[in-house]
Parts: sequence; C-alpha cells; structure tokens
Amino acid sequence: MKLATRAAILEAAEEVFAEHGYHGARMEEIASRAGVAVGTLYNYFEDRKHLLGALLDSCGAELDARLAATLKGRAPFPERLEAFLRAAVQHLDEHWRVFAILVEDELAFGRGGSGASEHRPMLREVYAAGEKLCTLGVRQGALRKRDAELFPSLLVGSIHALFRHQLFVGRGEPLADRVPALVRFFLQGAGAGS
Amino acid sequence: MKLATRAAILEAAEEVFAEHGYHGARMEEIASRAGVAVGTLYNYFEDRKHLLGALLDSCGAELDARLAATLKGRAPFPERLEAFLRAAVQHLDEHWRVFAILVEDELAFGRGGSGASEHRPMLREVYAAGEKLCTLGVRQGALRKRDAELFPSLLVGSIHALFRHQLFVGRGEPLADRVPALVRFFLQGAGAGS
Amino acid sequence: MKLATRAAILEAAEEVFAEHGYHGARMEEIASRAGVAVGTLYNYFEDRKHLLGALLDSCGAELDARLAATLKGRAPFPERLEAFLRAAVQHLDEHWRVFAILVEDELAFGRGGSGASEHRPMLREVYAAGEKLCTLGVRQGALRKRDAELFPSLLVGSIHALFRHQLFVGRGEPLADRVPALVRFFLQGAGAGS
Amino acid sequence: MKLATRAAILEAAEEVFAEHGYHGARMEEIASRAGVAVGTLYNYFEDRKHLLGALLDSCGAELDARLAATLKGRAPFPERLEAFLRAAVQHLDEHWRVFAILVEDELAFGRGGSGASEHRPMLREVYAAGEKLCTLGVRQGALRKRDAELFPSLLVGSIHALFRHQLFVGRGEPLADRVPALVRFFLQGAGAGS
DNA sequence: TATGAATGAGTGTTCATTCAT
DNA sequence: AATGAATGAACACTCATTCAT
Repeated sequence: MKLATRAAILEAAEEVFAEHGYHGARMEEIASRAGVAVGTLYNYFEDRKHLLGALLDSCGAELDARLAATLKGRAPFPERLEAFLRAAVQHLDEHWRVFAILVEDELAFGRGGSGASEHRPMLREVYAAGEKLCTLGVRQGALRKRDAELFPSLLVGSIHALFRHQLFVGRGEPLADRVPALVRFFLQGAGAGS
Repeated sequence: MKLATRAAILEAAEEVFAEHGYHGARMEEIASRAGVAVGTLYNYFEDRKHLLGALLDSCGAELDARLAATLKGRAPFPERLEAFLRAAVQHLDEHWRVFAILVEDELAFGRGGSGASEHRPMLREVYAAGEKLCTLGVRQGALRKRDAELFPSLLVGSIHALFRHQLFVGRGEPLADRVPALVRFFLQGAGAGS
Repeated sequence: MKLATRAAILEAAEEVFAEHGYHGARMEEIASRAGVAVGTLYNYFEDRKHLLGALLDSCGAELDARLAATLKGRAPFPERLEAFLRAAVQHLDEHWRVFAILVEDELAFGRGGSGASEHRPMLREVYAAGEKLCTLGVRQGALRKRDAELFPSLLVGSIHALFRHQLFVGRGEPLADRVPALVRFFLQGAGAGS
Repeated sequence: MKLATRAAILEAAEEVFAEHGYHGARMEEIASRAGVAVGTLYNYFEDRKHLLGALLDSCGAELDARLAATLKGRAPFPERLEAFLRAAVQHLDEHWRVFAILVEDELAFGRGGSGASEHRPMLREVYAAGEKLCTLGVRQGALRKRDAELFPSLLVGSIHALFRHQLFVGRGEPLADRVPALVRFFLQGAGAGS
C-alpha cells in the first residue's frame, strides 16, 4: 500500500465529489484524475462509500484538531469564540465543497434508514465542539442560561449562514473577515438595543 | 386530467422524495404509492425533474403566501419577527422532508453548472422575505445597522439551526414552541449581558 | 361509422406517416391531427397495423386503377410505356411519402418473418402491372426477349431511380417532365450507339 | 479494447440489424448474440446510433474500395461497367441486409429533419462512384450525352432492381450471373431495335 | 359512438464492482 | 499491486392499446 497512491486518490476524490456532488461523482473519474486505474481504487478502499468515508474522516480529523485547539487555554470567552469561529470558517472555506457533501449526508441521516450514511458526521463534531464551548461560556457567565441548549445548534447555524450568504449574495469578500460580525451577532444578536 | 390524480401523485412524490432523497426516489415507487401506473406519472408531469419542480412549487407557493402575510400590518418589530419565524417554522415542520430536498438542491446550485437544478429555489424566497423583514427592522430602528447585510442569512440560519437541533438532539418538543427562543436569540444574541 | 371520420383519419395518418415514417408515427398525433380522440381510431381500425394497411390499400387502389387504364387501348408500345410511366410517376409524386413507407415495408418483407408486414404490397402491384406491360411489349416485338424476365423489375427500378434522383440531386424540376427520358432509357439504354 | 470483441459485436450487430431492421434491433440481443453483456456494447460504441454508424462505415469503406478499384485502368467502357456492376452486386449480395438498413435511412433522409440519420450514406457513395463512371463513359463516347445527368441514378436503380427482382421473383440464381444482363440493359435498353 | 385517462411491458443507457492477466 | 475490460442490475421514459364514462 503506497501511501502516496492513497493520498492521490483521496485528493482526486475530494475534487470530484466537490465538483459533481455525492451522487454525481463517478469512480472512473476519480481514478483517472488520480492517475490510476479503477481497479486500484478498490485496492485501497472497500467501495465507493468507504472512499467517501475516508475522505470525510481525513477532513474531519483536521477540523477536530483545529477546533479542539481553540478550546484550550484561558482566554476570555469572546476571544475563544472568535478563535473557534475563525478556525471553523477557515477550514470550511478550504474544504467547503466536501462540507457540502456532509450536508447531503446529514440530510440522508435525517431521513433515517434507507440510504443513510454511517460516515463519521463531521458537522456533529463541530456541534460537539460547539457544545463544549457553549457549556464553558455559560459556566463562565459569558452566555446566558436561558435557551442554552439551543446555542450549539445556533452557533453551527451561524456558520452555515455565512456560507449561504457567500453562496447567494456574493463571494467577493474573504469569509474570515466576517468572523467578527459573527461574534457580535452570536453574543448580542441583531437587535438595536445593545 | 383529474385533479385528484395529480394531487395523489404529488402527495406520493412528497412521501417518496422525502423518504429516499432526490436521487433515491424511483418513479415506480412514486407511482405505486400514488396507486397509479408509471405511465400515468408522465401524463401529468413531463419528467422526473418536472414532477419534483411542481412539488417544490406547490410547497413554495404556500410558504411564500404565509411569509408575505406576516410582512403586512403595523405590529411592532418583535411581534412581526415572531410571526415570521412561526410561519416559517410551522411550514417547514410540516414539509421538512421536502425542504431537505431543497437543501440538496441548494448545494447543487452552489457547485454551479453541471447537475445544478433549475427549480424555483424555495429557500431563496425565504431569504428574500427575510431580507424585507430585516430591512424593515433596520428602518424602524429595531435592528442595528452594523452587519445588517448578514441578517437575512443569519435569520435563515437560525431557522436551519432549529431543524438541525431537532434532528440531532431530539425530536420530542414541538418546533413551534422554540420560536420565542429564536426571537430572543436573533434580537439579543446568546450573550449574558442583556 | 361516419365515413367522413374514417376519411379524416386516413388523411391525417397519411400526413403523419409521411412526416415521421412508419416507426416514428404516433397514434396520438394521428388522432389529434384528425380532430378525434385516440380511442376513436380504434373504433375505425383494429390497430395501428390495420390503419396503415387501410391507408396503403386506399392509395394502392387508386394507383392500380390508373395503371390498369394505361394497359387498355391499342396505342403503339412506346406511347403505352410513356402513359404507364407518367401515371406511375404522377401518382407516386403525389403520394411519395406514403410510397416511402411501402419501401420500408418491402424491406421488412425482404427480411422475412418477424416484423414483416402483411400489407398489400403496392409496389408489387406496380410490378404486376409492369409485368403485363412488358409481356405485351415482348409479344408486340417492341421489347426484346432476352433478359425479358428482368424488365418489370428494371422498369420499377427506373421509376425508383427517378425518385432517388430528385431526392439527392435536386428537386427543382417536376418529375413528370422526366418521363420521356425514362422512356428513352428504358427502350434504348444509355449507350451512345442508338 | 480487444479488437476481437469489437469485431464480434459488429458481426452480431449486422446479424441482428439485418434480421429485425433498424428499429427492431434490440441492444440486448446484439449483446447476447456477440456473447457479451449489454454494458460491453457501450464500452466499444457510444450508443445504438454509433454502433450502427460503425457497422455502416465498415461496410461502406469496403464497398468504396471495391468500386474505386473498378474505376482505374484503361479497359473499354463496357468492361468497366461490368466490373463496376459486378463489384456492387457482389458486395451488396454479401451485405444486403445491412444495405436494407441504408434504404430505411435514405428514406428518413428524404423525409428530412426529424428522425433523419447522420450516417455516412453508403448508397450515396455508390451513386458518387457511378457518377464518375458515367462521366467517363460520356467522355469516351460510350454513353450518350442526352439525359446523361440521370444515368448515375438509373445505374443505381438498376442495381436496386436486381435486388428487388430477387426479393419478389425468386432467389434461386446467384445475383452475379445477372450482371451481364444488367450491362446489356444499361447500354442498350430493353427495346428490340438494337 | 366518442372520449381520453390509465395502463404496463419494453428498451436504451449508466456505472459500481469484479477478476483474469 | 495494478490494470481495465467485462459485467448486469437498475431505472427513466415511451406509446400502443383498453375501457369506464
């Protein structure tokens, strides 16, 4: 098992899944883009699903690590929150097309049963990390207690919103520049009264 | 063309698309679920894509109407916001599985070109309605000006968040009951300082 | 059974078969062009095949009559030949699109078995009439005896050739104007020595 | 791509198209007759149309070559004509079922647009070669000038006639034996006066 | 008799997966 | 390990025909 081949395949897969979506990606294109024969794909990955799984895992592991890093240290909450959002946004910006697959996946999960994936749900890990952050925020008194169980979801939702914004409204500005706005929104809302 | 048949097909389609997702839904299953033969599907809808389009349109038109209704009148902003969110959440709750298809669609749109759909983007209309609401809020002084261009996306993101919450955390509670929390979050954020 | 309806259907069928060929013609289009419902087609004709059969029969009967007329009388052979060819060419010119179906049919017949038609073969009747004409010609000493069994086929082949010529080379000139050339060719060949 | 497989498919396709005609030939039958799976067909040919196209091309190229060969050299015209007809008749005799497809095709072409094929028109090439031959004949004084523009079509028509003769009258005799009669007819016509 | 909605068997094409080389 | 030709189940869509109204 040459690791270089494995890596080449994963890279090609990311490109192709990104370009055509989960259902539109064909094994042959992944193979040719990786410079190997179709059969070789199956020497490295059990099947299509596992290939995607591995792709997601490798992508998720990196994100995990980044997010976990922001949870350490003793910085005041707003800074931690900003670090967290920045890490998430940057990573998703780099890999947002894979992230799109995850949303498809999430939907399949939501549907339950049939085509549901057994992938490690990357977004869930964002959620889990967000949960830790929020718990911390509440404990430190930086976040209110009321509605607190919704905060992790709302945090992830805010990140999503940023992507959707870029998608439909405009792509000009680097996403990372929007992070402070996200922090403001998450902490103070959109109301004028603050 | 009996309207009853058309309706039965749309209903079956909603079920099947919901259950298996856009790509997993098979025409034959839609037909059998609607109690008609495959051919009949094609008497009412040009093809698979148009069937889905009609489904989305009918679903979207209703949502549009509901949301538009909340934009009228002279109620103070928080009440309007609550009405808006309640309308959106209720509708999406009833049709959330169709709504899931729309997200798949949105992703394809994001990928651009290739498999991108030409469906009327229901979520965009939610966004458009949300934009009007936010503009109004800013003009009335209920929402701040800073970051205002992100508010519509964040509003939609909050709605999404609620669904994701239900999806991953728990389905017990009626979604509508969460609306006040959404209003609080959108206006005041999660920060403790309010 | 209103004859008017039957006639309207046959007329529509001729148009549609002509336009799309035997395989491309759809019952529904025939019906709509005839101004009736599909079901009505089946009140007048057992099925698709019989509809075509009837169309061919009606077309063939007319041709038969025209050709038979040229076989009567006592005119010298070249004049009879010209009359025969003129009748054939004129009729085929008017109905050449139906005639095209007949060739498809003839081919199916040639293939034998499977999709072979049981239509009255219009061209065969041209052949039969041509055979009579040639027999007469030989008996009168206007045609030679050698190769005589091929003459009817060659006569029909010459008519075909005229259509093919128009098809591939040019449609400008009225086909009937070419008949004298056909007579010359049939009697004297293309050789210079005449 | 093993050439043997490609050849087997083409051979099977010739059989099946021949047996059932263009419209009646089913991919599955071609596959099974070639001893391969359906999918394999599509590894070698883009689709049904291209498979037929390739079949026609391979058949046409051979005919082209044969006919072109008869146009070379310095033999007197009647011998060249006989060689030409012999080549055409022999080739068509071997492949006459494919040739039948071409006639269907020619008809679709005649109808114009809709289902018209874009195949290389084999018969047109016979026509083109015939045109050269006739031009030569006229220049050499072997064919008359009058009606000369019709001669290529009439030449092809005579070949057709031979096949139709065999089809309807009888198949006993080898077609090649009829070639001299064809030469006589083409040069001198059927008239007794020669 | 006329209608036209419903039928459903039939077919071209795709593509993940296998396995002999 | 790598290859890539072969596989064949799966599925969207067509259209001649039927039959209840």
